[in-house]
Amino acid sequence: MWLSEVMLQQTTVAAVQSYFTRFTSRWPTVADLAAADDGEVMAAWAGLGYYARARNLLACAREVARRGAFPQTEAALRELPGLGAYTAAAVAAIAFGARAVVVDANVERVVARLFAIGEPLPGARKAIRAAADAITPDSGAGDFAQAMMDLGATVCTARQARCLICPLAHLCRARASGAPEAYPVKAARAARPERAGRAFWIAREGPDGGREVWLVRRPGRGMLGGMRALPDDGWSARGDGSGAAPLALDWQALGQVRHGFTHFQLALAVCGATIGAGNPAGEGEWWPMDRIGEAGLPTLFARAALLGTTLVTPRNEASGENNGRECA
DNA sequence: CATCCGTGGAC
DNA sequence: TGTCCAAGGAT
Repeated sequence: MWLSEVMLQQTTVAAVQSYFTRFTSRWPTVADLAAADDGEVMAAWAGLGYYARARNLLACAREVARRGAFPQTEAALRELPGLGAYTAAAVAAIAFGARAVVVDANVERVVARLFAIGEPLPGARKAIRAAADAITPDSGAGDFAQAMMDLGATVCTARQARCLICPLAHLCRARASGAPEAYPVKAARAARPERAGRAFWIAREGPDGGREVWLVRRPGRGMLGGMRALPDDGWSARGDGSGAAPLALDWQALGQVRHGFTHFQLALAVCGATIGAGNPAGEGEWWPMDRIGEAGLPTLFARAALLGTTLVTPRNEASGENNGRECA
């Protein structure tokens, strides 16, 4: 319940399913998860996004293991890492039968429509919560919450209100207004700025003769924090792609990956080179290319790695018109 | 309260 | 194709 709620934060059921199965079979209990290796958990989360959730999941599992059990009140749950207002209320109501006001994006939308709350988000949150509180029953709050979320997920969706099959249509003021999809009102969002950066595919022939690539681990906070990655020029902090390469090599342009994040669009140039002996500066590890899929790279770097595998020989034949330009 | 944090699917 | 969207949380 706790694991599924965390995975489902801002993430669709379809995206979560296989991850949920994998996590529960590999770490069946909270104690198993608490004892897990950080890197293995982060790798298992790779591709699901919002990686702070995985870091908080581990911290939460360890806190719960230390206590011996989950706390059972909403307020105490709220203190656990990764459990905010929504998740604490959902777990308290659904798992522990408490009366809690559960407000996720579905409930927010359904309530805004039921009461035709015209104030734009996020300012309307207070009024929406008050309205949700007013209609939450004293017993069965968990079932009520799930019913509201199901209604929002399957009937009263963002793009289509489907009032003809809605059991609450006769109560709904937004429907009475004739334009239910106009609710909730949202403030206009700013355009996503464009950022550029470079990532570096450093290859070598490993001790066993197989090809290997140099991978690093990103810092524990910030963009893709705690995840294994290709070395890069610091685009996540600088954003201008003008940072230096990790070392001087005969870099070749392998292509570009465009990737949309929540608040900016990234154009990542992928530069490749082979290294004869020694290691690049800094912390990292040589990873066998034929097992790159098991490295637990977040999607951005998994896509960059796809380009990296096109770097075949120490020096591609001269045809490459990009040689030595983008990646010099 | 605003900003930061991923990703893939729907339209 | 670009835009919007999803069972939010931390700072």
